[in-house]
Amino acid sequence: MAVRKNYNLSPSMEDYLEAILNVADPSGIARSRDIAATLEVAKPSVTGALRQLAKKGLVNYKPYGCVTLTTSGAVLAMKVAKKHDIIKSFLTEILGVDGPAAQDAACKAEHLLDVSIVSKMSHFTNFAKTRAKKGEDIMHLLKRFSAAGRAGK
Amino acid sequence: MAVRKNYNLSPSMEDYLEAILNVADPSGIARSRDIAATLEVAKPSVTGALRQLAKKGLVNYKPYGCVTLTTSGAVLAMKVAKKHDIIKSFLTEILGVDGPAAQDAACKAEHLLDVSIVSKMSHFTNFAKTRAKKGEDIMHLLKRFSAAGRAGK
DNA sequence: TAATAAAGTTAGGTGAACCTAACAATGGCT
DNA sequence: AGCCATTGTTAGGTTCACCTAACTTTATTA
Repeated sequence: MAVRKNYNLSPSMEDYLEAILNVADPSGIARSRDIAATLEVAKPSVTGALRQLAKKGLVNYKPYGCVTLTTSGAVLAMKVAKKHDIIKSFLTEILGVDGPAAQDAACKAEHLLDVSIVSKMSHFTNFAKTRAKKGEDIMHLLKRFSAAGRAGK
Repeated sequence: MAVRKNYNLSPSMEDYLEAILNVADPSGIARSRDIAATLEVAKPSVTGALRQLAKKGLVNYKPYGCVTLTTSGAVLAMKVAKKHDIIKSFLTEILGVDGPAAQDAACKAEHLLDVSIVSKMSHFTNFAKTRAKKGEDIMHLLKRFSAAGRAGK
């Protein structure tokens, strides 16, 4: 059985991991300035975050060297990214939230919704889409809901 | 038209407002120690929060006096509480999340989901329940979803 | 009414996550 | 090789939301 380690990452540190994953070039190398740009923080904040993450064994980091995720770091980063995608899809496809708003909400919610809830969202989205393909009416109803929801009130 | 004021409340301050609403006695008076107990913080943290909220005109506060919400404070507190309820209902009734987990998630999400999304959740929940009453099958499908979701994976 | 328990405050301190200003290293270009 | 812009780091500071320890006020009650 795999070793389970509790890294106790703050939302902020999860954001850094996710950003590294997103800005890394094909060989997995991330630039500090790109991380800073993505997260809209100043450069010294990135340096500080990288040192914390390195201490936890989640990134390979040496001052002025190139930054990569360790295996554990990549696993965690991908978990966060996956949560993000699931939440965003759920919000757009089920609740009818528009793209930017869903993106925004997903960025925040990914850090606080635990796996069991996100997993349910994933199932819900997949379930609804599958039923729709089989000609069942759930998506039709959902669409009518969305239209009404968008209208306001 | 009503005056719109941006109080720029942190999640933490919203928690204090909500706690005051929840622990207030029938005459609206809240005790500092009950607020501390509800939020699981030390007493001096409550004093500090009350002074901040008083400065913003959201609570009536004098050292050693009794604490009540102002009208604006009550409005905001009720908004937060309402968000909380909507999110919790959505999670339990639509996604099939169990009570304690839903409660927990709602406590965190209430501070970061904006009104438009929470409003969609509310509509969704009401819509599903209404359809169910009219004998339409959405709830049946949702229940089957929930059962599958609860089973795991 | 005086002692005492409970409730609330002040003082001072911590850690997280930021910031700016100034300095150091790196890499490309002539 | 040497210059210089870019990138990254240090140093030092701010704000927020907490904390503990010690003190004050209020309420109880003997």
